[in-house]
Amino acid sequence: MADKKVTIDGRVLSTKASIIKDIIDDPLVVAARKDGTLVDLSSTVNGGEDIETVKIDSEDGLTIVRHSCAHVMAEAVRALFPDARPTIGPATKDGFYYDFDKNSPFSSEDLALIEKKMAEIIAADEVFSRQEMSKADAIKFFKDADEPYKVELLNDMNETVVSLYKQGSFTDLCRGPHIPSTGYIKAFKLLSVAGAYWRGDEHNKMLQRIYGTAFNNKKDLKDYLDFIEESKKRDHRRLGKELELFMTSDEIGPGLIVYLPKGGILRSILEDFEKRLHIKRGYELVYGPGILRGGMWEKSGHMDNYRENMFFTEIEGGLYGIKPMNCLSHILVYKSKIRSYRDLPIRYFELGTVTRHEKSGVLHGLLRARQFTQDDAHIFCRPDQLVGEIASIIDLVAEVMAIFGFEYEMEISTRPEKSIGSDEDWEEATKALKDTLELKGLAYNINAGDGAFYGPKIDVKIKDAIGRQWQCATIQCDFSLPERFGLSYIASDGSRQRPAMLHRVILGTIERFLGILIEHYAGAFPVWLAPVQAIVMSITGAHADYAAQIADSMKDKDIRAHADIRNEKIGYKIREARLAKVPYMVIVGEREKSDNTIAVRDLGGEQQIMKVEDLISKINNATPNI
RNA sequence: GCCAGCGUAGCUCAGUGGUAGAGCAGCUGAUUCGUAAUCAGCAGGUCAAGGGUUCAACCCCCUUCGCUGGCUCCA
Repeated sequence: MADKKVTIDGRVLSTKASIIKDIIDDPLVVAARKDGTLVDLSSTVNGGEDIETVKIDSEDGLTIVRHSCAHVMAEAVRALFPDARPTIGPATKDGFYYDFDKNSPFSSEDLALIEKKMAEIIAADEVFSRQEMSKADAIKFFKDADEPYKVELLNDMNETVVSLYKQGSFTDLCRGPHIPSTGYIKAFKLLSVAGAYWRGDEHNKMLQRIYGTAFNNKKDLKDYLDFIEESKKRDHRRLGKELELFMTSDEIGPGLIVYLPKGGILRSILEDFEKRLHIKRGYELVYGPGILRGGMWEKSGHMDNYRENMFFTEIEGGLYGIKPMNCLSHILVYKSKIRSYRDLPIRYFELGTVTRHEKSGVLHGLLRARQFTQDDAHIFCRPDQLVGEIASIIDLVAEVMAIFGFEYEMEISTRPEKSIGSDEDWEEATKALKDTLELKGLAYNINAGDGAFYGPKIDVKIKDAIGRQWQCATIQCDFSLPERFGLSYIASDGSRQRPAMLHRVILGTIERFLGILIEHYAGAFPVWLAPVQAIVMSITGAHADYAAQIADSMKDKDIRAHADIRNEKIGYKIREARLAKVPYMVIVGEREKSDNTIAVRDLGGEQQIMKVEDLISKINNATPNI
């Protein structure tokens, strides 16, 4: 047989081999990219191909391992539970899952059994073999195997030829590629069982999903499991209780937040910060009522497009909607007098408390509540001002996120199915958002069909201290509501023109943002946000007066401080303050009293002797400049 | 809303059909102490709620409420 030339990772070599695996025999290589396409190592070479190896520690490599691990899990499940019908089982960002249609759900004991079986399959090092066949043959194959879900998938596919992968006793409809054999899986764990709708549609049957993850070594798996533990420690519901920030109550009802005193002061600090910020940036503070007549919601389109999220009440026979958004009052403020082109842009800001009917299953502490307060603003401007206004909102987002130490990404959401307004308006609004991001040189993704019902939006996804993403800020461009409510301004030529409207939030909601902050800082807030900034602790009763005097002088300078003059050991007081994550512990005893100084200990354990004035200015200077 | 699991003292959790337990927190007393827990005593519960089975239910069954993890949805 003649030698053929192939390029492997940029190096040309000649070979007699006809499959890739015979050229590269490296246990770290799990698949290959042949002329740009991911393929199995069993894929053939005819000469002239450009081949890149895909190693187990690359992103593609790990995804392939996880996907293969999903097949191994399916094989184990089929062996242990013959009544479980396989459906789909992809790799995800953190691992993989496989959905089964099974009469009785999996228990946690079942997971242990499945894991054991999977370990056997991996130990047996079963080979993944790929087979191509016509769609018709594949349909017959899965019909004979009594696998109706695979048949349904096949019927919806356009391809005439499909691929099947077999390892051990299990064959799956799959595009691939896969690892050469099950032994390539070095570390895996099954994590949880959950219900999931067939094809993600709530009208379909609910399947049983098993989540798992796999890594290329035991250490990475352990790091991941540790990360999950760390996330649990930071859980804002747990910290909110421990730090006495907020509570929920069965008696009050699900999804409703009660702020405890420490959470109350925290919220008020955030809200004061926002009011100052917005006033400085040319916003005006307004307030609208919590309920508005049904007619307003008819006119805005909420009745047709948002009704299932709203609560209603009745007053003397008239229907009122409890507001899920703040925009309608702001529209009326705009309409309260004739506006000139010279007045624009007009920016109204409100810490507006809204109420939405969130389904019971989605409620989640502060992150998903039924009543919450948005840092909401509506900007009314001329079309020629639109890009400039969007740009300055983006700048404001950048400024605020830097203060809290969040990085973020942006995405544009386009017209959803349920929506109001003309196609031209949607196109123009979407273009304004895109143009602004492009003008500012910012990268963004497109999230098709995920806009608000009245307009497209830019969503900001922030990344917290341990890398999780959250959606907070959003900027929505709206030509529809100004149209529906007949908004106008008098242009320079005396004609009446329609203003554009921007809906925007920066933190998003106080509740969600606070929840994210709690997890981001793991409860140890920066000193400007800390509910208690300093506790002054006396060593013995002889220093109680001095401690009280120090605390008073701090309180006098607007510092949230108090004295701990209980008859307890200093170690006990420090321990308590540390657990409460108080940024500064001020210890005073005989030495400090006679020198008129304080001993300051921070949460990092650093100690320093200073004058009380020094600590006062240190704390007061920690408030961000805006 | 759907699937599964769970609900015992303020908190964290033991308690598998036979009189409700621990630690921490709380209260009282003693201890006056130098950088993450001093000691002793006391008090604290319609075992989520309602119904059923049983001589007997925190425990078994049913219903409702709530919570947790997912799914769908979302700031």
